[in-house]
Amino acid sequence: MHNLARSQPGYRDIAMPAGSGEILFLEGDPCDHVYELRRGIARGVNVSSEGDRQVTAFFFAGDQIGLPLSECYRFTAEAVTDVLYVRHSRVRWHEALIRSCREDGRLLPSICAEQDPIFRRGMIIGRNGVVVRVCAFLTSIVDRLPISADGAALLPLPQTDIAAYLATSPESVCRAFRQLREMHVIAMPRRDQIAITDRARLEAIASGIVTRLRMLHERRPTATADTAF
Amino acid sequence: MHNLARSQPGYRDIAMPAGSGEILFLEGDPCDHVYELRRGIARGVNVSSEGDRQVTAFFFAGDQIGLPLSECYRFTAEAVTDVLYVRHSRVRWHEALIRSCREDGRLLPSICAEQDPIFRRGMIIGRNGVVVRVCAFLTSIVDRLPISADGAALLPLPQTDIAAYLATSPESVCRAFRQLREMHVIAMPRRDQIAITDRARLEAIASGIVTRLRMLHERRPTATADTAF
DNA sequence: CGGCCCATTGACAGGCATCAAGTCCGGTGG
DNA sequence: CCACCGGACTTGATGCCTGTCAATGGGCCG
Repeated sequence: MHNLARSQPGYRDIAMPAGSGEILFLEGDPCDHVYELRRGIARGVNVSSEGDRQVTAFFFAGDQIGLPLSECYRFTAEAVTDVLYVRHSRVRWHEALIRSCREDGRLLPSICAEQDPIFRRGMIIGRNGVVVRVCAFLTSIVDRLPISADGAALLPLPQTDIAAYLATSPESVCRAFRQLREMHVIAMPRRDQIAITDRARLEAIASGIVTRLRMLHERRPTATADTAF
Repeated sequence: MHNLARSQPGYRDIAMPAGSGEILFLEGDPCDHVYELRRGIARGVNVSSEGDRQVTAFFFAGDQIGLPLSECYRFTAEAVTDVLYVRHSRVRWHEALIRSCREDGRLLPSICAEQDPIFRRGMIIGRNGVVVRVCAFLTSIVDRLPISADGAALLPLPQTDIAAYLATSPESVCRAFRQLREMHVIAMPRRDQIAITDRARLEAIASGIVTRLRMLHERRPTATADTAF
């Protein structure tokens, strides 16, 4: 639609809005456009042949998704929060890629940027233990989350999506959150907001330093014991 | 590819050998070369910070691995079987990419080819049930396996690697194989060889058509019931 | 022939998926 | 402004799956 406008150099991009749950593009559709996320969070969704849904990646402001690595999109892109995005014509994006390729001597980092989340998900769900997976997930995206007024990172993702991303059930995600809440690793001021309060512990659990999950339950509220490790 | 070989006298079509277990390149090393697998099977390996090993992808003859999508290799590449490979200089591979990009109007399919296995692994291990995962895994690679004399596909992969790929334990893989063996879906003439004997059933289980794993045990050897779907 | 590594099998317990019910919250309409 | 409603989250109970440990077997190589 506004591709013509975009072809004029120097023209200021007009970001299009999409409401929560809205579909940006569908898995299997031809890769005619590259979507650049300007604001909000989107998810990549794959539906198995008999209906079970997997969230294969979360995307944030600045990410480019729907790259024409193959003929068709490999996942469906949906808005998680309300988003703003810009659609780039495939051929134009391609020209920019080649130009950047020749100048920098390497591939456009955006290719890496779309593949990295997918790769990271494989690393995360390849580990066993829901709590570990949740912590690894939070660690992997904490840097890209918006910051609340009190300085804590906010996670406006529904738990159903997190469960579909972590290959587990919403109930298990909820229970994992409760454990982390009781450990004061995270706080949940509101239903749809999660604030990371103790990032060091979070990363410790994510990296598997806590060998036995049992230790999580044997939490000692004693201040000295807590700060010991 | 052929262009590369031509422009490098002396290295033309001379494939280098690597024995089973040998390392082609290490995770974190700078992407100086692209490795083209000519023969055999290789694996992509990632080791977590505290030591647990994950096989993130299997690669087969014809695949190009170690693509310079970022500055460093994202995984370690090791030979599973004995392999033959060709090493392409990064800059030369890059030139060929740009050329192919301009001519075909699309990215080199090899980029997709390296990312696809990683993506597929996420899909596979995102499902629950070891038997389902094993069947999905076999389905995803059955087309690329060598064929034995009697026409059955052969899978020369150690079960430890399959377990590390499927994010499960070697014991569970072994038990899943035993179930499939008893169902006459696969056969294992030798320790390191797996022949797919009933591909339709394999794909049925992989796609989740069998809703309850329980049904697998209640196998009906009746011919009519078997061929029903 | 002996040693080593991998595959196999059994026993066991713990984690987690599942089902079910209850609670909270935002949005809608009166 | 308030009541209602629907969806998401929460929590509990239960059984299965599977990870873990341990021991055995089997094949390959030195």
